[in-house]
Amino acid sequence: MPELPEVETVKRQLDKKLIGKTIESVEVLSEKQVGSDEFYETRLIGKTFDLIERIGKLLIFSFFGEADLFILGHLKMTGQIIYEDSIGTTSGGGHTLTENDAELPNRHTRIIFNLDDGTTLYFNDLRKFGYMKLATKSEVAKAKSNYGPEPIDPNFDCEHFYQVIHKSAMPIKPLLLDQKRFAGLGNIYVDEALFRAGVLPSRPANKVTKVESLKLCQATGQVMRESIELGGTTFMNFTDTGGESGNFKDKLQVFGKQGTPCPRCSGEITKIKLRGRGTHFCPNCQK
DNA sequence: CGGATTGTTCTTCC
DNA sequence: CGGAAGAACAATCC
Repeated sequence: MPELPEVETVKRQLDKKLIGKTIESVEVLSEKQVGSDEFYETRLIGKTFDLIERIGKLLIFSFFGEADLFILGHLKMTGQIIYEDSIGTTSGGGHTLTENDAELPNRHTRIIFNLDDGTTLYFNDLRKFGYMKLATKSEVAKAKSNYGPEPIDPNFDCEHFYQVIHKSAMPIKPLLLDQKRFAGLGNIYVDEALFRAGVLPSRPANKVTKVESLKLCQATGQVMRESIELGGTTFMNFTDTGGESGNFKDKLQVFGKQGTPCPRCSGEITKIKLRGRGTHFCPNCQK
């Protein structure tokens, strides 16, 4: 379940590997997720990767000298972007690679980019929820407009944060998951941030006090920045065969910890369903 | 085998 | 019309 920190981790790895490489050929294995093979080939062969941007959980690839050609990538639940160098070492990541799937390509591979230096970029997605789609400049702009400011931004404004949450009677958790308001938080980090701030996920957002709001605002940025530093995490066995595995899962305090003692008060971590989402919290120290 | 899983988008409703 | 709630959706695992 990649959220902002995992996508940022992938972006940073690709920054080092992909920029300046030229696409020699493309193999589309799931047209539904990426578009038609023919379309991909006619547009992409011979193009050289330029910038890789991330906004929220969305990746945006651009190409040298191409002002109207982009790839929009979203990993959703189970997507992976894996870079394989010419001797077969991989890096990148996302969802679990089981032993049977360690060979690339495998049954979950949806598109393959063969690059001019003999290296390969794979997009794998077990459940086919994600995508890697060609997009025009205006489509990219439209996609970007769906994302609010990011809590990991050093200039993220906690006063603005308070003003936004203050306006809504929604439970605070689903509000924080709304990418249009704040970009990047997903189910894991939102539960962790609420725990750190001592606020119940079900609390009406407009009942969060100014003091709590500041705590929560800082917690959202902190929890994601800490995770980025540790190479991200995924709840299941995140493995990155390049060796940079995500270690933040060891730092999780409530997510997936239902039935275990709260690390702060030794009460029992509880799991409920809130707006259809699994939600973890300590009923004792979150108010 | 039904329920759980998720981020996003579509539909419905007030 | 806008915001919010819920359903739908993608596919697979247990």
